[in-house]
Amino acid sequence: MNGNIDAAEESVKGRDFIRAIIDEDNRTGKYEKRVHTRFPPEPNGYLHIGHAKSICLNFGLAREYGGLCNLRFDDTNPTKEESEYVESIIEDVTWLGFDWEERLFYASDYFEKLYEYAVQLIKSGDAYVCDLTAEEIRAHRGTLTEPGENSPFRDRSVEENLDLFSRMKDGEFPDGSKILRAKIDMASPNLNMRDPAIYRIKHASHHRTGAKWCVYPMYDFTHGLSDSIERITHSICTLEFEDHRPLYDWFLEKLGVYRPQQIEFARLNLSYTVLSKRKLLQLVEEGFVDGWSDPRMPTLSGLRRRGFTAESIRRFCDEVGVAKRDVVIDVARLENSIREELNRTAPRFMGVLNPLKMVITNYPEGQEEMLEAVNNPEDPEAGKRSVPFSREIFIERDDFLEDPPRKFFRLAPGREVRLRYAYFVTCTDIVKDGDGNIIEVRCSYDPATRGGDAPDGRKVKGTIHWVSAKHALDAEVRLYDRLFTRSNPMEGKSDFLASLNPDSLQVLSGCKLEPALAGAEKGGNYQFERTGYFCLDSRDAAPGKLIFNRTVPLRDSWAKMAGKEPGGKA
RNA sequence: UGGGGGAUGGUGUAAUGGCAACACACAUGGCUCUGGACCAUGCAAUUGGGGUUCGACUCCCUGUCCCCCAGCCA
Repeated sequence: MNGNIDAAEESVKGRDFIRAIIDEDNRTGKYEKRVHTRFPPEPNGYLHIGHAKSICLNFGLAREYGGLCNLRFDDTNPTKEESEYVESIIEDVTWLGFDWEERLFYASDYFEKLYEYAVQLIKSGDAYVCDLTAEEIRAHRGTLTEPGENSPFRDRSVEENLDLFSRMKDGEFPDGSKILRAKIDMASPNLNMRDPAIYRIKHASHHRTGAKWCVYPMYDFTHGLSDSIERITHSICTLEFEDHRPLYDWFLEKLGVYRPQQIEFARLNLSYTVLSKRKLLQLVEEGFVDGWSDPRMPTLSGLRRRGFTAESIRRFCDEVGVAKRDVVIDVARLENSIREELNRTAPRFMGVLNPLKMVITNYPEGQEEMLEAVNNPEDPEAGKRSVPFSREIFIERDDFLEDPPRKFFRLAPGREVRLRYAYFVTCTDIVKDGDGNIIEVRCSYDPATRGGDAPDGRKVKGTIHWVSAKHALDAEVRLYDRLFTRSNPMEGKSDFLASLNPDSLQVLSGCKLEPALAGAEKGGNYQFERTGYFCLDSRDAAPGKLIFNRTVPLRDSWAKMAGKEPGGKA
């Protein structure tokens, strides 16, 4: 499903600095006019909207230039990686609509080759085995402003290094006792060049290679070589790797292998959420959310469950663009992207979230009729449906006010409004309980206004939605709001958890939906008129058990006018 | 006060020596059987200073501010 990417999406893009580089490379023939990218996640967590930007960039570039894009798992740290994550990543990239064809790779596929490259480095005198402890290495590294000192093991002979490295591989030494280092320059102003680690000892089981290895290559060594092996042309990564680029190039040059070029861009930040795997993991592990796929999470699986479509996310990524400066994108942009799509595509229904009973006193008892409603005013092809009407209906509590303020166009004592696709009704009476709460409104209707138009040309200011009480479907509806109350939860000294929004989830039960919604399907998106866009919860809904998630509310200019919260507490 | 990057309206993205444009947000008006959508209009920017040039967001010099780097993480 969702696999097709329509051509319309392609035209939106302008030129960004990466495309400019590729254009130039194609002009000069640097890579024989090939474009071959890769998306290289570490399988240590679920993919989020920030990864979507990288996925859309890498796969999008390949598609635009008639090139290829690989999916490669950067799985060089067995203690953090799990198969569960590789499965979820495969699912998410596929869902987003991209295809790596037969090019699904793992850095761990290259362990043997990488080991040989390390041996080659030792032989050429460019790597050595170091016995310093982690603390000692840190002490020898120097500081940002002071050069480091050479390791006392730096001048071991090639033979000794070869022997030691081989025994490291064979499991003779415990974790942390030895490490293989590149011999570069302890005085380099770039700390990454101060004899960085290439291989460390980890007696840990790897999710793919099991117990076969007890030495694992580091990212800096692995990444460029994996790119080289796959003959990647443009290795696109995020800004924090800028000063790893000299090292990336150093390994490839020393080894004399094919050289891709690394290009860095600014990662995506979204307001009112966090986008770091570590923080997301914490939210999951400490139970602040209900797993990686909680609809409030910025993960692709969370957004999917929330009701976001792959197309809306792709479009969002395209619109946000790619550049080198740190940015925070307003989450409103993401919401706009899904609204824009769903307005065009989502069939409309009536659903009452906070029901208030209405009795139409002059409507014959026991009578019921079917009224015609438009499925999607934006799409004539969507056709029409019938909605049952009867003497007792539910309306939204917010649509009635006993003492309405100015500019309130909805129902109030003595006032006439239109019931959408039905009749004009006038409020004649209110019924309250012992505590003074309104429990029922009583109205009279004008039979001449059937369908919603008055033959005498009279107008009403308000149109409200409704559901026939007798025919209503009961449902649970989950309303979501932003996970954090602060635009940037990471800002300032206080813990990001301190700005968790306590009202990010609101569960409504006893909601009343029009009967056609019984046919709602998982994966479908629906608009509840005047309320928002909703989808069936993919995990908890079941036949006969309607549970809807609100993807995003409709814009609500009344709420804005009335000074209520944006996001619409219903 | 080492090294590497970055700075264009409220938020993003363009313009690469030639009228600072587009989107989102916001505001106002119109239209409407969704206070939705749509239409129209408006608000609003080149980090400071200097230089080159007929002409600078763009090139040069200089200042300021922001981000990243001292994992045997990626």
